[in-house]
Amino acid sequence: MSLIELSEQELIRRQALEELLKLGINPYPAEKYEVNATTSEIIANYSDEKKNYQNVTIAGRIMSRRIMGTASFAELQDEKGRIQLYLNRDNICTDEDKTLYNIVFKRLIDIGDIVGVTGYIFITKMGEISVHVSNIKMLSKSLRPLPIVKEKDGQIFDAFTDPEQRYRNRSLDLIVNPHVKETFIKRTKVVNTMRDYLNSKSYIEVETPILQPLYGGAAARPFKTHHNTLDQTLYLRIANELYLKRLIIGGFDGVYEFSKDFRNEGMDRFHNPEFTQMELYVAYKDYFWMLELVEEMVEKVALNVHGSTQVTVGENIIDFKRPWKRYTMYSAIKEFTGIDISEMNEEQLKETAIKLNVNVDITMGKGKIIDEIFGVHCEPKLIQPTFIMDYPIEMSPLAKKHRSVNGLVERFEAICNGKEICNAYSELNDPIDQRNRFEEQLLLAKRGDEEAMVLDEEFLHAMEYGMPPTSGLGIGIDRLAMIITNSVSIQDVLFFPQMRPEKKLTRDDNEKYISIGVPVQWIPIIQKAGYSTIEQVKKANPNKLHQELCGLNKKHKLELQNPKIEEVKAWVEK
RNA sequence: GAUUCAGUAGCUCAGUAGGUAGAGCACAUCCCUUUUAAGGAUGGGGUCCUGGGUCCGAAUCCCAGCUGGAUCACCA
Repeated sequence: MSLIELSEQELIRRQALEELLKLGINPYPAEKYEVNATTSEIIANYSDEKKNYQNVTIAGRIMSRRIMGTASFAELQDEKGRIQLYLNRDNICTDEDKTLYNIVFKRLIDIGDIVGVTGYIFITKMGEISVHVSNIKMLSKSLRPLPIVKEKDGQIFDAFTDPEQRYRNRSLDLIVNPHVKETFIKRTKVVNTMRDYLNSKSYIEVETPILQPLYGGAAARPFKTHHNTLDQTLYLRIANELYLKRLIIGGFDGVYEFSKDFRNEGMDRFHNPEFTQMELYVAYKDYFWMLELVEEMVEKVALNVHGSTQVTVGENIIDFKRPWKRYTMYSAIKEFTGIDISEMNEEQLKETAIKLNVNVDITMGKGKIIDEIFGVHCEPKLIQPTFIMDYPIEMSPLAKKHRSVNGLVERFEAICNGKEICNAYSELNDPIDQRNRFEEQLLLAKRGDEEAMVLDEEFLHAMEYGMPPTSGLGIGIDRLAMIITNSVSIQDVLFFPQMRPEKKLTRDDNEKYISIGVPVQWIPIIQKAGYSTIEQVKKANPNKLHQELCGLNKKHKLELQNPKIEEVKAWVEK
């Protein structure tokens, strides 16, 4: 990178780095720096009477500085929080040489630098617990200025809020926005709670392929890729259902996987192309049993993260306390639209959908129409956790036929805050029925349903050896994390949400500039002036370009010999 | 994909009947021994997203594009 491209503040920091080196201070030391406390534990446990924490060593990032002559205050932020530092010249520099304070601390250490300090804890006249620093050590020099976010009584000043910058530059977001870290810690707690719960039941955590020759287990469009050695098309998984069931067939009685799945579909505040699901399969169980497991597990998640079954989400308070409300799909539609669709055929359903302002098209089968009606008229109204049970058979090709009602399957979803958070079945284990259901999907695909499932011969082959009756569950971790952390967007619970690539300025190589006669040392200056390709140079007014170059030379004190106007003309005309 | 709003200093944001680009924080210099979003004073810093057009003159008006937000559609 050419120095001319840097902002003034970045240049000043690089100069500080040079000066540190000249003073024999390594701005990036290799050796470990042993801390013996964190900011939050000091603030929680320090007591003026006990006079504890009289020899602490902590490390972190300098977040603010207030220099008052020979005494200074700074704020140090570590993983757990912030604490004020008090630095006094003569405490840091016990002999005649005051360089460490006057030069190193006051001039060469910037906001954003990572330092280690040793000292004792005391309380200032203003009543703030602070570290009286006796030793300060540079651990890592920061070359870019941080956005300065200040806070007083919960009011935030100059918050760093631009979503694009926050998502693209998550490290910075985490540094200056402490609540962001909290969200991700909660997300991890959600996952850990579920994992502990499942492990306590002795289910086995497994891993299954992400690259799959056939994609299956859900209705969605996949990402497609290619394996060179095999010369074969592979898909990124849209679900892991079929592989997990093959493990059940193989004799594991309880398996689960936290899995990244990939769907090549729209992106918005509820959808990211890659997302996380937890899928669980347990042999010799049915969907009633699974429903109670979900209630218990999610209630535990809320309790572990919030210490309560109640979670504030937007304007609602959602209560995960068991038992949750239950509807069948038909009874839910009846409740919210007043229409009983349970006996209708496809024609009647279509008419009903149109009457209810639900979009239907030619590709939709009976199940899909019902799903649409439910999606429009019921789902958004279900704020408290609610189970919807017994789905039409057409939209559930992997679920077992209902034990008592024709045309339905044993399936439930849990809806919360107007969104699906999980999906579960009594799994279909009749290989002949399974083959028929796949064939019905093929017919849907022929009608134009892009999400219809593909027939998976290997899966059927495995099932033909005999699969125990099994209940299966998929639970959307991102969606659950959004609710638990009160986040409005999935991007707020993913560290690095998918973004469009930033458009890079196209810039010609040095060779091209040299080919029109530009001396190497002038190339970055021409680019700085805005001529990033020789195409642009050729279009330039040579007088203007000449003036701009001389101006930049002077302004940045580059001390280059200015080119003659004839030379600049020659570049432009070449 | 559609509609709509936005893009100005490192950060948060003002600004315009078209007429020399502003503030706070940050940064620099000087002063200052316990300050509390902010100690005092002075100062430097800009491709006003990009490219066209209108105009004597565009950050401002028009057109196109890029990026992002919001809403809607598909999907978990």
